[in-house]
Amino acid sequence: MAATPARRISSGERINISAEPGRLEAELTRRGIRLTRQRRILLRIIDTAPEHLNVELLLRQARRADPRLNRVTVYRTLDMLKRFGLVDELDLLHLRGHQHYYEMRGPRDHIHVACLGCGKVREVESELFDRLKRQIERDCDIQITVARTEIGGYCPNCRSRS
Amino acid sequence: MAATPARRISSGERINISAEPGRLEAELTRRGIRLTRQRRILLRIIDTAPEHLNVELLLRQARRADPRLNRVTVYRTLDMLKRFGLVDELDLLHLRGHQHYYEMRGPRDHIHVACLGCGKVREVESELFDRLKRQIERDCDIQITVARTEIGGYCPNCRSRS
DNA sequence: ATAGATGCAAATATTTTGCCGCCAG
DNA sequence: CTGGCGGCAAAATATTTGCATCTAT
Repeated sequence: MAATPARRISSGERINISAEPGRLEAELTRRGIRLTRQRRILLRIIDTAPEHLNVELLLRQARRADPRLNRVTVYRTLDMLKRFGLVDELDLLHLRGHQHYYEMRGPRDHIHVACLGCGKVREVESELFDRLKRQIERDCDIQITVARTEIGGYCPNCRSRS
Repeated sequence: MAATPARRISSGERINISAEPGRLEAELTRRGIRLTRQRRILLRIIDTAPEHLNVELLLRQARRADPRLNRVTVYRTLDMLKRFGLVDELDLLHLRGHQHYYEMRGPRDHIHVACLGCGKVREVESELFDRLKRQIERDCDIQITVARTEIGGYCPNCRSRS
C-alpha cells in the first residue's frame, strides 16, 4: 500500500523513460497517422526525454536535427499527441511561469510531487491513487481518460531555510 | 469510504459557496493586509461565486461595481490571495482554452471531475484522497501546501453520443 | 494524385512590468 | 504621512489561425 517511493530527481528530471524507444512512432503508424520528417524528430525526443519538456525545450532540441522546424509544428504535433492520448499535459503547479510541460503517457498514471521552494519534482505511483480513480469512475459514472494529480509543498531542505 | 457524491452541476457551476460571506475579507483583516475598495469588490465576488471564475469573468463582474477597476488589479489580487493560500488556481484540464479558474479554498480539499464532452464539472470530496495526501506527505517527506486533482472523462450522455 | 502537414506571418490570448499618482491605515 | 496599492500603457510570454506550398502515402 505504500507509494512507490520513486526517486529523488532534480528540477524536472524524469525517470519513466520509454522502455521501448520508438513506441510513439510505432503507435502512430499502427493508427495510420502520417509520419513526417518533423514528427519523427519530435517523437524521438519525447520518447527519450530525461526531463519534463515544455514547448521551448522541445523546439530547441528539435532544431538541432532540423533548424527550420517551426514552433507551430511543435504545438500542432503536441495537440495531435494529446488528442490520441499519447502524451499528458502538465503545468507542474506553475513552478516556472505559466508554461505547460509534456510527457509520454506510460502504462500507469503517476502523481507529480513538486517542492515549491527548490522546484524538484518527483513522480510517484500509488495503489491508493489507482483506487481513488476507480472510486471516482464508479461514483461519478464517468469513463476516465485523463487523471492528473499535482501536489506542491516544501521539502525538508527548503523548510529549514525558511 | 465512498466519495461524497457531490452534486451534478452545469458547466463550472459550484456548490461549495462560502458558508460565511465576508470570510476572505475577515481573513485579510486578521492578517493586517490593507483592504482597498477594489479588493473588497473582488473578495465579495470570489466569496460568493456560484461558478468557477476566470480572470475575464471576475473582471466583468467587478466592473459592474466599479467600471474603472483594472484587469491588472485582478491579477495582482489573485496573486496575493494565492500567496496567502486563500484561493486555489485550477485549469480544469483546459476545457475551455488555456485560462485558469479560481476558487476560494475551503476547509477540505476536493477533486474536480470534468466531462470532456459537455464540460460539466463536479466537485468530489473523498476520504481516499485525504489518505493519499497523507501517504505522499509521509513517503516523500514533504509538507503539502497545495494538492490538485483534476480528472477528465466522458459522462453517460456524452458516451452514448459518440 | 491528393489529403493532410509544414513554414511563415500575423493575430489573439494571457500574464507581467514600469511608473506615477492616490489612498488606507 | 507614507508605504503599499491601483490605473494605464507597454512589454513579455504563450498559443492559435490563415494561407500558400510541399510531401507521405
